[in-house]
Amino acid sequence: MDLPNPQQLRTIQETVIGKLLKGKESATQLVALLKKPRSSGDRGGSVSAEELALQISRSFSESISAFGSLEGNGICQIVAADGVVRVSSVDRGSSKTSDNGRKRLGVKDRRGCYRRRNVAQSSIIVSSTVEDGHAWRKYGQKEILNTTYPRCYFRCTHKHDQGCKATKQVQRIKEEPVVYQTTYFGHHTCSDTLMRAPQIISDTDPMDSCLLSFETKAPTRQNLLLYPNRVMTTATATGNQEFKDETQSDVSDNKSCLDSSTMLQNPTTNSETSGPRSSNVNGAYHEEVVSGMHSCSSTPLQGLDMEDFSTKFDDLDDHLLFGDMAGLLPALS
DNA sequence: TTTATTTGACCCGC
DNA sequence: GCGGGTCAAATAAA
Repeated sequence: MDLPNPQQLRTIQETVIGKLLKGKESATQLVALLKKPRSSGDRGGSVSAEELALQISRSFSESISAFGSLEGNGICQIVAADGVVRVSSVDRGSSKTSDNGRKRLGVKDRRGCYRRRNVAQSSIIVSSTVEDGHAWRKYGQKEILNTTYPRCYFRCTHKHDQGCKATKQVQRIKEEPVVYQTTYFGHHTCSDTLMRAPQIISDTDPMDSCLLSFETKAPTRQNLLLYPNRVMTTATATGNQEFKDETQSDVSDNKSCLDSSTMLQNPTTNSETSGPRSSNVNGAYHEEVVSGMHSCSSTPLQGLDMEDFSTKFDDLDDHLLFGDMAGLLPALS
């Protein structure tokens, strides 16, 4: 497999960053545009919303195309599914089978029974928040060797009622600024509709087809906090299945166990109860909007059939929100 | 009363 | 044997 040389990687990186920044800028303009009251009669200014949305879409397309060159070199795989763009590095490690023939113990005696996860099937997100819009239940916390903070273990709230096998581990890795590393395992198989992103789409706006999603979660006691920008995303890959039976995953989050004071730095409002979100603190709103752009996976992009990606790599569980991409790039090179 | 979190115990993989 | 992931009883919160 031919790998790009450092210079090529750097070129790709610069290209993607440029595209993403352009897209982000367009998104910011679009947000400002959409905030203007319709009655003002001037929602467009010098640039129309449609044009801005097309620019954003184009940025996505070109960025993904650039990533696609990495994919072609086996460095990563790109998936757009469920409204989320996922970038996965490819696990080049060898797969191995595991012993499944262990005796089944009684429920009472099965505590601690597990098969060690293959990190290569996880999705790691380093973020200033642990929120992701899904409902999680904490089931454990443990001090980990050579780490300052304990690792918290979460499973999907719907594990029992819907058999959802998504889990995640959250570990605080940095004091100031507070940074959490969230590792996701398995896909959400639950119909967690309340957690899904309500999409704020104008019923008359011609950009409906672009599916711009400005909110990524519904209100729950645990999900009243905003996604701040995720500072970096790395992702690992697929290939060998070594879980008990988890095969799918989704990006999600939960705030419990971790520093609640940190979480409260990013209060949010609920779009379902308060309508379109007003400008948020620290520009986080813009970041979220950019992240929310993931829904354009439903829009045919230039040279890329996102549905094909989704189908082809449906077992991948590595997610990358748009806002994370710039942070990811240095890690790729 | 119900639901979520905490925490020690348990067991497996390395 | 150690470290890490999960279970489940106890406890807290809603």
